Amino acid sequence: MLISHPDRRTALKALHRERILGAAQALVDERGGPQFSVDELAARADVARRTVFNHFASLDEILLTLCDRALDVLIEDFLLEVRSAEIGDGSRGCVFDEIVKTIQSADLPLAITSATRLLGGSEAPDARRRALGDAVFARAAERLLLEVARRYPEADPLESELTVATLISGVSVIAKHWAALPGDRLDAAGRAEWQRLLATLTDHARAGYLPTT
Amino acid sequence: MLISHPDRRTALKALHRERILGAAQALVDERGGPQFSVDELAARADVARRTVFNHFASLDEILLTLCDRALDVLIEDFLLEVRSAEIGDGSRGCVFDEIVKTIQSADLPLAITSATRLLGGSEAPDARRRALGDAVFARAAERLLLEVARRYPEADPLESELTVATLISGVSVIAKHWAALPGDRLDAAGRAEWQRLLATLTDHARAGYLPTT
DNA sequence: GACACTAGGTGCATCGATGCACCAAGTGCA
DNA sequence: TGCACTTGGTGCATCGATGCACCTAGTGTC
Repeated sequence: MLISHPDRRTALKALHRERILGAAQALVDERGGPQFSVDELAARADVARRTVFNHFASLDEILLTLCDRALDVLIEDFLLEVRSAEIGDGSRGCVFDEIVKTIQSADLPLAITSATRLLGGSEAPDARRRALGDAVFARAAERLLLEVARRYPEADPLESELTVATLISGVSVIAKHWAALPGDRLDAAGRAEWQRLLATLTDHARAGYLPTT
Repeated sequence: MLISHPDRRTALKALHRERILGAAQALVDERGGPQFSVDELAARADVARRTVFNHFASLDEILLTLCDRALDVLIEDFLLEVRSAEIGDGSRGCVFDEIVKTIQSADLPLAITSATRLLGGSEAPDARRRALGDAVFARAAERLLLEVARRYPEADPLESELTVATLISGVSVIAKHWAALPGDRLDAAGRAEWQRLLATLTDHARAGYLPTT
């Protein structure tokens, strides 16, 4: 039935939006990627074609919303991890270590696999996929940054932002490499490779923080 | 899904109407009569209260529509019976006999029981129930008259109408008596009583057609 | 290159559902 | 009796879905 809303209009509007998103997710799941037309989506969602564009500016926006959805669960877990950690002294190294620890504990392989499929895997145009993928990571970075700022109000905002951006963009890079591995990357071997790539990233970034001796 | 219609708007409108009718029927079935409010009906149909009145002028109209529904199947069987009979000579007596035969073959006890429940049985105000019940019979008469006119184009329209009206109003009268019988009238005894009342009606009416000797 | 077709997307008018306020009638209670 | 409340119903404005026409870009074919 209808979600709790002040009135039926609002509820129906939300329901229609939800149906569009649900239909898109179902079609992606069935086809292994965004291989469907607006007409198919509208029919599956049981709305008029024009209605799809009443809710979303483009098909890409729908896919991005779905990526956000997939990411939401992960980021919530992520932030729970961050929030349950002891608050450090807010130094640059401490913030760095904290973010690294939570990145390591997050099931990023699963999230990347899911997002890759949503965005078309190896079948979509590279430029489009890259742009969408970048948007996904940008959103993750924003959220993480908000949390860091909340936890370390005395930390230099610019330094925090640079730290977060460095790590998230690094994650974006290794995600691309990891996603290019052949076969089922969600098995033990694939996950081990992910950890190896992640260690490379963190070592590389951490080396940038150590005082030169 | 949606019924076949020229466009979604038309289809959605029809769907909403159907949902209202379906909800009303369900509520009548659950409560043994029309004991429900507009608010309950709208909620059950998952439409706004105002929408109920966009489709129907009143609650009575909804109930009448449902009676029509119940009657439709019966009347279709009825008319099939009429249509499969040999066409007579169109004389007054022949038309009369034909209508009587089809009335006898129709499962009117079941239809009357169903309509009685829809209209509230012994619980609704008598005036209201009577008016609605009369409307039901009026509609049945109209339809039967159209069929008679089709089969006997040379028959006097006024005579046909009088014959049909006489019989249908007679059915209305005996239905009232039959419905007032205590207990389960759909058993063998109840149906036998119906046939007895029907015989009384037809004998009575037929006596009016025989030449005086 | 020209043309036809397809698909994503846009503008705008129309429609039916909805929200809201109100009315009249009926009911129950002090 | 008077008042408050409930219920069926009505008028009217608003909203979001829909229909339709159109645009642009891309693709395929001759």
